[in-house]
Amino acid sequence: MKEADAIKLFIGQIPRNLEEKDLKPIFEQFGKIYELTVIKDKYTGMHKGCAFLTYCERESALKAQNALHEQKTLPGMNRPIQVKPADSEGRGEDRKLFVGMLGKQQSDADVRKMFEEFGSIEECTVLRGPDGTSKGCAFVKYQNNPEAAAAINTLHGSRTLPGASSSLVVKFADSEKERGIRRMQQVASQLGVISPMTLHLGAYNAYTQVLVQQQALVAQSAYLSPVSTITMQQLAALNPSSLIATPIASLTTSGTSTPPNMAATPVPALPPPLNYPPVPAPPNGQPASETLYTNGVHSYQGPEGCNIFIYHLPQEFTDSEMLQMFIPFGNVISAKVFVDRATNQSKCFGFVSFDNPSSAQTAIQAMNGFQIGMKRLKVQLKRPKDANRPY
DNA sequence: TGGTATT
Repeated sequence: MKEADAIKLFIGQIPRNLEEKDLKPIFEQFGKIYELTVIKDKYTGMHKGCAFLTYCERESALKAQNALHEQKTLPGMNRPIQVKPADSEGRGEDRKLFVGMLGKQQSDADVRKMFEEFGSIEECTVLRGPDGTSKGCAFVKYQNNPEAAAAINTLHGSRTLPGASSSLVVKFADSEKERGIRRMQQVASQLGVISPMTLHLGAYNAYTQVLVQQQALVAQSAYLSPVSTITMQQLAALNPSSLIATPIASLTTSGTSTPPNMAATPVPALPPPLNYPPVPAPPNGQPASETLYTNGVHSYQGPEGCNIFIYHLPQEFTDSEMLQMFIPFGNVISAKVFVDRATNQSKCFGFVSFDNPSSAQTAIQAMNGFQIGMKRLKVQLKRPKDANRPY
C-alpha cells in the first residue's frame, strides 16, 4: 500500500476550519495519499492547525514539499504553509556533528581539513561570539550518516588541541527538540526550580519535598516525548511567587500610588489584584472565556477597535498575568505576550483583544501610563495590519 | 504592533 521508504510529512499553517476532506484536494495532485490526519488535542479534540500526511510513494512527498512548502498561504493564515518531513522522520540531524574543545585560533578551514577524510562535508562552521572570537566549537555536516559516524569513531577524544582544556569532543548535533529541553533547563535553573536551597526555604520540610517531587515529574516529562508537555506556565506554576529567589520585589517603586501587589508577578493562579486603578464595572457579567467566531473561522482577534497593544510589560509577565490585568475591563477574547522564539523570553509587549470597542477604550483609559516598578505601561489600540508605517 | 502547531 505504501513504499517502505515513504516519508511522513508535517503540514503546518493550516486554518483550523479545514478538515481532512478539505485538505485532500490540495495534496492529492502530487500522488496517491496513504494517510492524512489533522492533529487534534488529545483531550479537547481541538484542531491544532497542523496535520500529518503520508503518500504511498516517497516521490510524491518530495514533489509536494517542493511545490508547497512556504510557497502558498492558505486563507486566513498569516504565514505560508509548511510541508516538511515530520519530526518523527529523523530530519537529517543524523549527519550533523557538534565539535567541541577546539582551539580558539582554529578556523573553518582547519576544522574542515580535520574532518574531510571521513566524507563529503556540506557545511563546516566554527561558532563565534559577537566580537568574532571562536567559541571553541563548530558544526560539521556530512552528506550522509555513515560519514558522520566514522568521524565520531575516529576523532572523538582522540587528541587535545592546543589551547583546549580537554580532549576533542565529536558527537551528533542536538536536534531541535533537544535544544528546546536545554533552554527549558536553563530557564529552570534561572528560576531556581529544583533546589529547595535556592528557594530560600531553609529547611527541607514536607512541603518542599512535595514541591521537589512535582518538579521531578515535570522534569521527567521533559525527557520523554512529547517534549512540549513542559511549558513556562508549568514552571511558573511550580514556583509560588513568595518562594522565588529572584528579586522580583525590586520592581516595586516606593513613593508612588502604584499598588505594590501589581509588582509581585508570575503566579497564574493569583486572584485579580485588589487595588486596581479606577475601574468601572465590566459591561456585563459574562465570563471572559467566550470564543469569537467569524465566518466559522476561529479567530483570536476582536473586530477593529477591540484589540489593544500593551508595551513596557514587566519581563516576567505571561499571557495569564496580562489576562488577569485586563479581565476587569470586559470580555477578553485573547491575551498574548509576544515571546522571542529563539529564547522564550518575553519581549515586554503584548496584545489583548476584547469583544467590543468600549471595553478596549475603558482598558486604555484606565491602564495607559499605569506604573509598574520603574516603568509605565503604554496601552493603545493595536495598529491595524495594513496601517502605513510612519517611519 | 501576534497567532510555529509534531499523532
